[in-house]
Parts: sequence; structure tokens; C-alpha cells
Amino acid sequence: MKTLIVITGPTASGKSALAVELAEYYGTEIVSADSRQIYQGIPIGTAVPSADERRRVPHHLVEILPLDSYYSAALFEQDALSALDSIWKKRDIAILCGGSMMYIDAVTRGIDDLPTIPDSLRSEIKALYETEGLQAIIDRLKDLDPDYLATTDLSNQRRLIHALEICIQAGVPYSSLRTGKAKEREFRIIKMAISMPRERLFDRINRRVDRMVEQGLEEEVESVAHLRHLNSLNTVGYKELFAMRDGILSRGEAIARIAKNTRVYAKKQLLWLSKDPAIHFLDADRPLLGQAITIIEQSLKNQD
RNA sequence: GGUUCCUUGGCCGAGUGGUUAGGCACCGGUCUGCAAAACCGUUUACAGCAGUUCGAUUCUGCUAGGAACCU
Repeated sequence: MKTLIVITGPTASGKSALAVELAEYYGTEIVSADSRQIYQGIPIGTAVPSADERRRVPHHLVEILPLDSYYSAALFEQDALSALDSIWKKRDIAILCGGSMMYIDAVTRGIDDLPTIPDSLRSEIKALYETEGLQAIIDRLKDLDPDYLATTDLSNQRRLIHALEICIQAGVPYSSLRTGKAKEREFRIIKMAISMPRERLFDRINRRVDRMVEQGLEEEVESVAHLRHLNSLNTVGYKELFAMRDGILSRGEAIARIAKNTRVYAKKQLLWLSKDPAIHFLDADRPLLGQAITIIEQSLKNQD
């Protein structure tokens, strides 16, 4: 039976290294589940797998998109499933590794089918928001989808705008398209996350930020600065250094801020993981590969 | 030694005789199409002591610490 091994965990916890070891052990390949490593041109700040790691094990969905490409969890679901299928043609086991929790959910649980929003409508709604404010969006939704409005956060412009776009494009309320149900997958899923004390994780993050700077993060930021308005660059490590270029932050402040925002990001990931009952946690104080293999072998045995 | 001024929560920083700004950080949370995004919530005060007052962080006095000027 086709099996998907998911390796996740907070940023800087050592996911990539473990995934490579596991892939070598099972003779398989890795699909990355990382919303930023998928872009080209920002390898340092997104801590893309090393050349050596990629030589040892093929990685899919890393550095495949130009920075100005639109992308989403739904697109990732398609791309990841097709990459996984290509691996399953050769092996029973495939590995999905990354820290973009919503992307992982899109693969393991699926995501509802929604219409794609054309650029024209997207910019129309954006203009409405910018000229008339969030209230205008809310007012429209009162007519088009009061149910959604009743259950959502009225301060979150991003989600409200999205809901309105879907209502208009689909011609039916957004809420009517939301099933809230996980899709049936025809593959077995074993999910694991690396866990370690928060202090130690934060220490690793701080060190990793310093290393990125040593590796030339500032030059990398410089090389993409002309594209700073893109969503792909609305990313920790880049926005802070853009602020430094603007003279808003000193170099020291910018670097400290990157570390801080990375810690905040890690906490969000940790929160997401803590809510997922299906996750097996791996203790970072003990050899990870052995723990992972034990969990995998047990799961395979139990479900056969 | 004298005169004047200052002392607010982890940090910055307003202000008031009673309803205890705000920002940052920390902590907690939301989440099915931009998710390393977007958004929400909570906690920690008024240097110490005494007095005035129905009531003091706010007024008075003393103590401690600090600043400026004078001798």
C-alpha cells in the first residue's frame, strides 16, 4: 500500500536532515512542503536543502517557481500529489517534509474545490478595499454570504476579501462551498514532528539567523529588492532587511528582528502541531532516525 | 552643604483625586486558496513610609535613588 511519511516540526528543528536520512534508508525521495523554498532566488533566507542533501536524495518542489508566481495551498495539493504519485510508481513509501502546516493539511486532508479567481476580479476587489475600506467588503458579504460573516473574524481583511471574491466568482455563497470535511486519501499517512524544549529551539533559531547572515543573506536580499512588493518576499528575513535598506531599522535591529520573527513563526507552527492528534512526536534528545523507523515499522505492521 | 527637578508594569512612554492611555516585547489563540501570510486575546504599574481625604498612582511630609545648577 502506498504510504506517505510526513516529517514536520518547527523551523530549524532539523526536519530536512532527518528526511534525507529516512529517504536514504528507504531508498525513496522527498517532496518539500515549504511555501517559500518553492521559490527561486531566495535559497539562503529560506534555508533550502543543501546541494549535498539534494545530491543524496531527489527533492521535489524546491526552487521551482519564479518569485512573481501566484501560488496557494490548493495548487500545492495538486503539485504535491502528482510529485508523490511519481515517487509511488517506484516505491511504496514517499516522504513529505516541511513546515508549512497548511500545505501539509492540503495534502493529507485535502482542500475544498473553489473557483480560481481571475486577476481582473482580484484587482477589482482590492481596489474596493483600498478606496472604501473593509466595511465595504463586509457590506457586500452581508448580502452574498451572511453565514460566513457570522462565523468569521471581522477584522481579518485577507479572509473577508477572499470570501467575497469566491462568492462573486462562484455565484453562490462561499460558505456553501466549504465542506469542512477531510478527503479520503488512498494512501496511508504517518505523521511525525521533531520536538525539543522551546529554549533549545530558540537557541538554534538564533544561531541559524547568524549563519544566514554569514552566508550572504544581505546580498541575497539586495538581489531581489526590486521585487519586494511580491507576496513571496513577504517573508521573515526579507521584510526586516528591506526595512533596513529603507533606514527604518539599523543592521543590528534588523537581524535581531529576523530572529524574533522566526521565533514567532516557530511558535505558530508549534501551536498548529499541538492541535494535531495524529502526530507522533520525536524526541530531539535521542537519535531521530531510529525513533522514526520504529514508528514507521510499527504503523506498517498495525495497519496491514 | 544649598537650590531646583525627576522616580510609572520586561522596555519605551502618556496621564488622572474615584472610571487603572498607548506602543514594543512576552504569553495565549484563530485558521480549508497569498499561510514564513492575515487576524484576535490576556498578563505584569504607578520607588518606600507616614499623613490629608469617603477615596491617592495623582495632594502634603519624610526616606532612598538619580539629574542639573550653585558654594
